[in-house]
Amino acid sequence: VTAQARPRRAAALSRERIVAAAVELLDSAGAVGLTFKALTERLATGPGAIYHHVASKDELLAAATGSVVAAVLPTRHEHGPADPPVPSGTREPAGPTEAADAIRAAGFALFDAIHAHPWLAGQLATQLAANPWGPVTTRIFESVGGPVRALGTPESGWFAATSVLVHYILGAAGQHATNAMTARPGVDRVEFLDTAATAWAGLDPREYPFTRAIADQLREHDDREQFVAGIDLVLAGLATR
Amino acid sequence: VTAQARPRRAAALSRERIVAAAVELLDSAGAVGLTFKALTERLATGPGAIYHHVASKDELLAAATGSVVAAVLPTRHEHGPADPPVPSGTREPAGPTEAADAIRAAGFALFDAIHAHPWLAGQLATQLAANPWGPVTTRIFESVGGPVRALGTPESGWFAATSVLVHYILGAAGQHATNAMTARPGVDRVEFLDTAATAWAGLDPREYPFTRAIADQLREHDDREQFVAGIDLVLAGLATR
DNA sequence: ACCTGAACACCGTTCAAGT
DNA sequence: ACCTGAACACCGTTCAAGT
Repeated sequence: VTAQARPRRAAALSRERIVAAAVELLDSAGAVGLTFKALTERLATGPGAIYHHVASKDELLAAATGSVVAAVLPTRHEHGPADPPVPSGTREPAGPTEAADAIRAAGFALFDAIHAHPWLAGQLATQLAANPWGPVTTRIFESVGGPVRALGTPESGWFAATSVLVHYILGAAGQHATNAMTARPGVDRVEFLDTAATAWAGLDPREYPFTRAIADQLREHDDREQFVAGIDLVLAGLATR
Repeated sequence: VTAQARPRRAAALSRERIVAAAVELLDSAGAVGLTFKALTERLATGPGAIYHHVASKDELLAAATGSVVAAVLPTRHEHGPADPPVPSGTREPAGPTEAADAIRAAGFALFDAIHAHPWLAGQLATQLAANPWGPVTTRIFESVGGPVRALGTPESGWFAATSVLVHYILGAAGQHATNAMTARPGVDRVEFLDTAATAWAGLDPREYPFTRAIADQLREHDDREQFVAGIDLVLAGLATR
């Protein structure tokens, strides 16, 4: 066996390479697919080497979440690997219209990221519950809150408005991503939503009158359209302040 | 050793007793405290017996979550163990003012439940991401959506409005509960928020201008007041529709 | 400093055997 | 039908030993 034929690591182990491998594993197999066994095989190393760069699996999950969020919501003075145009959500919005657009842009950036990486939904929710003031949460908060301020909202309402928007964006994006994901095996998205809608239509009319009434809307709804309708509802509330 | 001295189970094993024990374990030790070892010790039985009543740990977690939510958000025709007064969130609201109150009541019912059972926050988030149209989600959806309809909102806006409110209520309640919980060891809640606020105030002013600007609000804020401010913002938006 | 990999403690789940 | 508990496969983490 020559030196060339022997499997050899592409580069020295580093925290970035470990996090990148974790993201690939999460993308291909979900949260249950991220194990130290799979990680050591992919990186051609042992568990001890990974622990030399990362403190625990929880820290690794947080780092993987942070790296994906940072890629879609760069701060003003970062630049991506290919010098991409800065998304409008990170520019200083000039007026109310631009501010509203910036909020929608930040929402869709997270919406699309969660669609591309479905494990993000659960992971962001976990982070938000376990470490509400950590770096990942703060970055999201800033990208939505900046435009909220530019909207002309009085200062006393900044926190509540940003909270409503952030929790809605993350929660609703996760829900829509699940619609799109559960489809995979054989059922398509329409059929999946149809099944849910039929289940809703069959609920006890005395216990669940509202849910029954809305079952048809669930069947017909367009994901992105419904998603932005929620953001626009909050913007309408802000316009009254 | 007499028959009386021998430890004997209080009652036959049942799904309800297992779920109740799971909730007690979750309350006292959090999500990591719920193991089959702890469960079998508390119920004086073996793992096989538990699997005879429950399909998996995931199902048990879902059942524990459902039982707590059902206790605080009963449907119209259920009654609790002590025949409690039906919360206003489950009555048919008579007009816009009553409907708004019913939404706030449902919000505070979940807010208080999450404070009493901090593990609920992560668990509800997980359920919402994994099984968005399941029974727990549907119950919460109904308790908020019913009043939304009674508010006089046009039908096309029901889904978006209810989504915004539900995601905000669950997300914000979880965040506030973490504030209250991380306090436990030695730090109190004020000190914990103070630490977060100081960290925010120390962020790079070019990257995080908004987050820095609201750091002081974080220090002074009243949890329940901030929480209801978010609900009222959405209600203001609905009033324009 | 960085990495190896066997070993450890613990976990959810199964299943042949009992009553 | 309901329960027992040993056994299994797998997990995150540690650590003495190497380079």
